[in-house]
Amino acid sequence: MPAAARREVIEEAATEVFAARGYARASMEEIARRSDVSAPVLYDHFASKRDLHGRLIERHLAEMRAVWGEHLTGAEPPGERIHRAVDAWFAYVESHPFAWRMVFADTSGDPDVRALHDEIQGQSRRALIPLLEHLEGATGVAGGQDEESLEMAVELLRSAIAGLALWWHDHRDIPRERVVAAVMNALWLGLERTGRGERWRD
Amino acid sequence: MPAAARREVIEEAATEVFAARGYARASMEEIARRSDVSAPVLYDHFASKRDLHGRLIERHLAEMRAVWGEHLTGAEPPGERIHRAVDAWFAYVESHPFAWRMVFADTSGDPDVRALHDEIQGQSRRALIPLLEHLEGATGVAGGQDEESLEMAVELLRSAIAGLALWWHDHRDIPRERVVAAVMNALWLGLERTGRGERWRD
DNA sequence: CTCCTAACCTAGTGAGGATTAGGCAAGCTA
DNA sequence: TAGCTTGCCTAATCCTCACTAGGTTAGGAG
Repeated sequence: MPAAARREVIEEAATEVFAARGYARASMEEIARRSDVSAPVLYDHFASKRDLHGRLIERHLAEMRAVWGEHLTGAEPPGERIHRAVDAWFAYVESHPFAWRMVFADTSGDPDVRALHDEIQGQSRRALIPLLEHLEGATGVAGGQDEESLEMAVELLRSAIAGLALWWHDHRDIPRERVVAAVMNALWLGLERTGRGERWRD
Repeated sequence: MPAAARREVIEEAATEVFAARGYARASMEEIARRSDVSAPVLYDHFASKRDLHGRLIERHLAEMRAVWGEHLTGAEPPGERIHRAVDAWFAYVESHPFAWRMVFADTSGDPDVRALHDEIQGQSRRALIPLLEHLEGATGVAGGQDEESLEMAVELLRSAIAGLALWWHDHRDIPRERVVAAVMNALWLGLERTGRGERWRD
């Protein structure tokens, strides 16, 4: 098999193994086995385990950024914009289950990987800010009038979505629009109104 | 030092190390060093690393359950009840930073620990259900009329709170009531009303 | 036919870290 | 004072990987 093709096979196998086991427990031997080669071959294509992992993260993150980039801005009313972005995100999760898990749900304990994830979470938060900060002009920022409250609202949104995506991973039978509706009901309308029977576009 | 005291020292040190490094990266040698003994002494008190970890989880989880148990039920209106429970939770996080991190934020990649965490998350979700299911009688369950929508609402609440607690860990200067207010604003009132300037008890 | 290179392989090496073997010293107890 | 128990230690052992050394084979170029 030519090098480029083999490399592609390895990247796919590695993404699945990293997603399933996390960085620390992912073994080069398993990645090799799933790529139908022996472990040393991996080192013909990547300098080290960390190099392989790093390149994959970079690649998947670039794809994700492209998806988000299309949906974070726009002239529609905020509710519509948020709905569109959330829907796009869950669509990505649906179609790239391994890439998503590898980037956002790898919980390896390795300090470098942990630092990488902190960095990615920070990027996610910063990326989400424009989605919320213009909810009501300069003053009525979501959750409060200051920077910190905005950050907390963003982190709530981010972690709620990340958590629900993980939950969805174990409940694949539920259609995406219901998951997205759950986010909109709870976070956009709020539990109080949802409890009264109001629904997002019901 | 008598055995009981030594054991207590070890449990405290181990909680901190597990919280800081996660199960997989926590080394028995570091736990021993922080307990002012050599590693073999740990085996006079605990059968193995996993045994030590398991007993600590059990102990901390029991404490947490006691805290939650007091706040999940009650006759107040749902908004008040949720506020009280959320506040109690963040108060626990504030006063037991290591125990909390060890139980909820250890991301070690070890399969047994992962299974344990899945189990704990499931317990958390089930514990939260009574908080939301009576929002509006039998029909107007938060997020939808069926079981699944309730579960999604619960998971959103759970993961949002867990995520914000982690964020708070890096922003200790923010007083607890502001964090709790952020949860109530975003999840109870909803981002739309919050964006309009409404505030939880503002 | 000979040489070269690409793509692989088998068989180590070495480090990190849990766990165990076996012993030593200080204080009781008789 | 002899003997036992408690609390602790040093020095292995052993296992799991990431990574490396050093070949082997197939097929194309000259």
